[in-house]
Order: sequence, then structure tokens, then C-alpha cells
Amino acid sequence: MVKQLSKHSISENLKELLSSVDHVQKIEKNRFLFQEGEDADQMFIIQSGRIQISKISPDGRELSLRICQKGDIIGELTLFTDDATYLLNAKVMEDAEVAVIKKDYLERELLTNTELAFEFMKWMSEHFRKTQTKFRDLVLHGKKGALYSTLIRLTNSYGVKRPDDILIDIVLTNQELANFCGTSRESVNRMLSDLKRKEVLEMEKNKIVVKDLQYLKDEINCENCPIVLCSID
Amino acid sequence: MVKQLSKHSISENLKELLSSVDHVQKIEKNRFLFQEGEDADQMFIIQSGRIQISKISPDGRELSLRICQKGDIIGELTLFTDDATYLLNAKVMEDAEVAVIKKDYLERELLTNTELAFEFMKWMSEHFRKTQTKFRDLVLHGKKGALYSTLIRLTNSYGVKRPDDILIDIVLTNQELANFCGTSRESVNRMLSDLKRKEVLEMEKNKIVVKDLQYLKDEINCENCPIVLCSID
DNA sequence: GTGACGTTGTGACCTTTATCACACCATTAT
DNA sequence: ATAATGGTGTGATAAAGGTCACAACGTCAC
Repeated sequence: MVKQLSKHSISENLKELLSSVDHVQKIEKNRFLFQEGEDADQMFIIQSGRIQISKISPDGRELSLRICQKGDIIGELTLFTDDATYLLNAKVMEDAEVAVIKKDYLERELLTNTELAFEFMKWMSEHFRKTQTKFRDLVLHGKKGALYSTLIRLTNSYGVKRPDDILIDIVLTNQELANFCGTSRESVNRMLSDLKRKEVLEMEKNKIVVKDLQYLKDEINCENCPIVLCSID
Repeated sequence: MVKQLSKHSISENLKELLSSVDHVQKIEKNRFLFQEGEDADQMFIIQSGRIQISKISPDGRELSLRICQKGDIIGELTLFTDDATYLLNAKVMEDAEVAVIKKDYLERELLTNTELAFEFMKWMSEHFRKTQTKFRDLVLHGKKGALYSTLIRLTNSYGVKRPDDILIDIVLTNQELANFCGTSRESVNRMLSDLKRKEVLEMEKNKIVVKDLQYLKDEINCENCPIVLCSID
């Protein structure tokens, strides 16, 4: 009865090839796996736990981009660039274990292992498309669109399908949601209240339950793009 | 005295390897090289002319993402994905010639030519970072931030340095600028008027001249990221 | 030249969103 | 049990941005 909706499309092949190497690192809640400005010489594959990727602007505002879990690849943005530092922060939301891949090791590996390179390019390509669609939703449909898009993505990535609704199985504060939308806590709160009044959502033990996903999709002209593109990870 | 500021960082190597194959296609102003929904089985390298990449939402609003010229690669978003259709539109702004690379040919090439694959991954990686920074500017600093960011990027990609200022050597209507910012023509017009009043900009023969680039950068907390990341192409 | 067309500039008005302020829970520590 | 903490819910108000309307200006075709 309880089933994860999300399906990760990146071939197991890639994960295995990458996971087999280097070491595994444990890191606990609220710590940063990496931060902006640090030397970007590692990539990570999450084994357990949850990690949030975000950008913090000089004036203290935070823009969250992804919430990642088992199987997701992070720290990838700076590959193949020499002077690279991380542009983003990776904050641990739940105690995590990550497989560490050194950048130079990976680059060597990619040069010699054609299949790996192919899988990797495929993954990059897909990840890029994901970012592109997120971009559009956030810019084109105002703050409401940003929130609805975020909710839909959360549903696809962390939704647990139940007979009459979908439980987003992750606890997020209004402020955290606001960070995904580039808006304020109060605005998110008001928009959520509104959605509850319209019976589109309800809360259950601090988690969001989506009762009418179609409503959210209709409001932002969702084109029903492949689920793999419409996710938060 | 007149000099392009922009430096394209993708290795000539990559361009040569790709340009050497398949055929060259001419296409005239206002036509589409490709449109959303079409089968995405080709990639292009621009030889001459200018092409704009944008997303059109069902309700008719347009979000522009890039303006590309000689040397830029477009149509790349759907590589390695089987069921892929283009997510974006490529509209010709000035009569153009493009080198056409068939997707399956490219994929075969990438599998056998390690060096090409490496260059290609490097390019993807960089392009991804570019999109990411654009994203942040547009979402985090309101419409004004979106416009300022767009102007800075235009300056980096199409700016011609002169003794006392920088000429953005491309004619754009207020509406076209608005499409880059996800805002309205009127808002752009007002913001531009404001910048003229502040002597940050001036117009010259329908083109924008930037007199005080630092003002724009300061307003959006520009971190002086590498120019290669902060461009419109 | 004249009209058609596309663009710019701007005022008026309205909607959306941000900000401030504060009451109201829960939960946890003492 | 009480206080401290961190989150939620909501009103009041202000700022930002969108929409409508229309005048003014160039350029081009004829």
C-alpha cells in the first residue's frame, strides 16, 4: 500500500562504477558536506540520509535547489574545471553517509572507461534538463507558481502514494519551503493556508498531504513533462 | 580600440571535431531552427548569425534563456535521452549558418573519441554552471535583479569596450529584454529610464551603452564570478 | 508626403508580495 | 510546572510589479 512514487533513472551501472571506489564518509545532521568557495575536488553519491543543496547570497538570503537522498549524485558542478570552487552549499538534513569520489580519480576513470563516460554524460544531460524546467516554473509563474512547482516536485521525489492522497514524506518548515521559492515565510504560510482551505492539501504530523495534485498542475500549466524531469533532487 | 570582451572558453578542439562532420544549414531571420516538441535528434554549432533560445509557456508568455552566436553550441539539451523532444525554441535573430550534427552520429563519436567526450563533458559542466548562476540572479533579487543580471551578461557576451564605456552591440527591444527577466515590457522600460536618469546607461542608435557597470554589479551583490560563467550564451 | 506599423515612454490603477508586529502553539530543558 | 525555543498563523501596511490606456516617435512602403 505504501510505495515511493519516485524512480531514479540514472543507471545502476553508473552508481556501481562510482560507488566501488574511494571511501565512504559519515556526516551528521546540520553539518555541511561542502560549502561555497571551498575547493571543488570531490563528488559524492549519497548512501543514506538527506542532503540539501543551496546557494546563500551575500545578504543572507538562501535559495534552495535540491533535496537529495540515497542514490543521488552531488558536488558535480565543478568537474573538469581547473580553478573550480563549489558554487553551492550541501547541508546535511538527516545524518548521512556518502561515497566520496575524488575529482582527478573520476576524470581519469571517465577517460578510460567509455561506458562510464557515456552514462555520466547521460546523467548530466538529464540533470541539466531538470534544472531548466525548474528555472522556468520559478520565473514564469510568480511566487505561487514557484510554490506549486516545488510541491509537485516534492510529490514526485518524496511522495508516498496512498489510496486517496499522496504523503510528502519529509518534514519541511515554512521557511525551508520559502527558500525553494525565493519568497518569504509568511507568503508561503498564506499560500499553504489557502491551499488547505481549498482542500488541495492537508497537514499530517508536520508533513504535507496532497489531496488534489491536479489542481497544482493546472495552476502552473504543467505540461506533464516526464516525472524524471520534474523532481526536487 | 574596438574589442569584443567575450572570450569563449570551449576548446577549439571540440568545435573542430564537431564542425568537421555532417553538413551546414542556412536559415534566415525570424525562422525557427527548432521548436519545442520536435524530435530532438540534432545538435548545432553556429557558424554565423544570431539565434535566440527560449521557452514559450502555454499561456503565450515567453522566457528567453540565451542569445547565441558564432561558436556557440545549441540543441544539446536532449542528448542521450531516447524519447527526447526539444524543450526549447531556437529562433533566428539574424540570418544564420549552423553546422548540423546528428545525435546518433555524435553519440557514436563520443563513444569512440575519448578526447572529444572529455571536451564535451567539460563544456556541459561549464554550461550547467552558467545556467545555475543565471537562475540564482533571476530568482533571488527580484525583477530589478533579473534585469541587471541580464545587462551584465549582455555586456560580457556582446559588449564592445570603448574608452569610457561599453557598447552592447546588439539591438534588443524592451519586450525582448523583458522576456529574459520574466517581467513586463513596461517594467523594463521604467527600470531602464531609471538607469538612464542615474547615468548608469545611455542609448546610442537603439543599442545600450553601459557607463557604470559597477553600479549594476553592486546592486545584485555580484560576486565577480568568472566571466565565462556570467554570459548570456 | 501619408499612412501603417512597431516601438517607446508614462500615468493611473490594481494585484501580488514583502515586511513588521505580535499572538499562539508545541516541544524541550530546567 | 515553568520558561525558553522555534515554529505557525494572521493582521496591517508598504513596496514592487502587472495591466490598461494612450500619446509620441521612427521607419518603411507606396
